[in-house]
Formats: sequence, structure tokens, C-alpha cells
Amino acid sequence: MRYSHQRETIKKVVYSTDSHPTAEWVFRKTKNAIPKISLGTVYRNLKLLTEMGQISVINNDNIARYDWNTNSHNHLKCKQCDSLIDIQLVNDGLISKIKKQFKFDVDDVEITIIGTCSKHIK
Amino acid sequence: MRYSHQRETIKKVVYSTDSHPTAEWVFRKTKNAIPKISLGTVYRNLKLLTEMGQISVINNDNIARYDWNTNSHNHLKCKQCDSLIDIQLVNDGLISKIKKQFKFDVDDVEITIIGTCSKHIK
DNA sequence: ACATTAATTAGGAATTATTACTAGTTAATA
DNA sequence: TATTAACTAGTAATAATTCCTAATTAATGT
Repeated sequence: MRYSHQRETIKKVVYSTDSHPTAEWVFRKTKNAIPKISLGTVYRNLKLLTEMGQISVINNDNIARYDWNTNSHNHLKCKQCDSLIDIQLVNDGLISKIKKQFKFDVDDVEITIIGTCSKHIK
Repeated sequence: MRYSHQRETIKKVVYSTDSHPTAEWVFRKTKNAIPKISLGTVYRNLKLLTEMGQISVINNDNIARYDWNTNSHNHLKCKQCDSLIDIQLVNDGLISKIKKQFKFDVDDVEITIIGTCSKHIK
């Protein structure tokens, strides 16, 4: 894998936020540094960075969102403001329980809690 | 809401399988009964049936899959054969724990366990 | 430093899943 | 049975993403 200025910049943009940005958002931000960058380049590099394990992707409701946090973790998703908040729910106990109970070899546990975040509860 | 032969047939098709079919699959199956049905009709009615709570939709990796089971439940997703298997993991304890711990008003808990199902483990 | 070359890019076309539009059809009702 | 509002088929449009290609660029050897 050859060095590329575009890819490094895209990676920095993803690492710059906790907001779990979309490809479109990363594209707009990266444009500030590299005005001529194309959307295809952003998509290709987000995919490459994901494959290299340098970022992760959350594929929830038909739109990919990217995350610098590659440790397995879970999300609270607020219906009101569409924000994603990182949480940690899964432990080894759950995984080994699933392995035993369903004879299923677990790679990852994706949990998204959908509801209303504290901002909107009075 | 007026009766429609198309909608009833689509509903029966979804209820006929545990395979969590895609819109495309439902379209092909429904065509056997109603050859002139259009894909748009299938999409519109799958959406209506979902809104009426008669079926549910699983929005995992950028392709919607439908389910006659409208009770809250979770899935094992096999990487090898792309099958989805229903399981029950969430209990009221988890939901109230999340409510307290994160001050988050929970509507639904989406859990997908990704891995390899028993068919492929020797 | 310069030439070579294979990876990478920009820009646009193509693809895929899904939704929107419209003229014609049909279920419900009076 | 006539009326009418909901529904459908067929097609166009949209949105997210991937693919394609000629031009550019990072790495390597000379």
C-alpha cells in the first residue's frame, strides 16, 4: 500500500470527531484541505481504511457511518437528533453464552439501542 | 385503508417463510400469484404493512429484509450463508439498566450477532 | 537527479435499492 | 350501478455507493 496524501487526510478527518460521520460529511471536511478531492476517492479510502482495521463502519439504516474507534462497542441512537453515542454493553460472558447456546461462532455483536437521548427528556 | 389483493398476497408471502426475505425475493414470489405486479407495489405495501405493525423490517447492511415476527427479537447473522436466525436475548432488566445508566428512553434494542452458524462448524 | 512503473486520483458513468409520479383500474359506499 | 377515493402498473427519479479510465504521483532502481 502506497502512501497517499488523500488517504492520510481522510483518516485524520475521521479521527477528528466523535460524531460518527457519513461519507458525505468526510468528503466535505476533506475538501477544506484538498479542494479537488473527489467523492469516489473518499469512498474508496474509507473502504480501504476499514479493511486495514484503522477505522470501523457502522451500517445501520441504509447509510454508512464511520468511526475511529475500532474496539468493539455499541451505540445509543437518538430518534430525535439522529446522534450516535458510544457505549459498552457486551462482555465475554455474553459471547461465550451465545457460542454455547446456539453453537454459533461469534465474530462481532452489533447492538444499537434506539430511543430518545437525555437532551430531549425533561 | 382499502382491501387490496396485492397487499394481501404480499403479506402471505412474508408470512410464508422464516428466511427474512428481501423486497426483491417477495416480488419474485408474489409474481407467481400475480404476474403483472410491479416492484413499486411490493415496496409500497411492505412499507404500509410495516407501518401497520403487521410485519417488521430489519435494516442491517444496506438492504432491507422483512419478517412476519413483529415481537422484539434479535438475530444471528451467518457470514458464510448470509442467513438470519431469530433469537431472544433482550430482557426487561437490560432495558431498565440502560434507561438508568445512560438516561436514555429505550424504544427498541437491535442486536445482530455476526459470525458463523453451526452448519459451517465441524 | 531522472526514468520507470504500478498504485492512486479526479471526474464522470454505472449500479443498486428504494421512492415518487401519473394515467388507468378497482374496492367500497350510497 | 354510479361515484369516488384508494390503489396499481409502469416508468422516471433519487440517493448511496461502486466502477471505469486517462492522467497523476509515490516509490524504486539507475
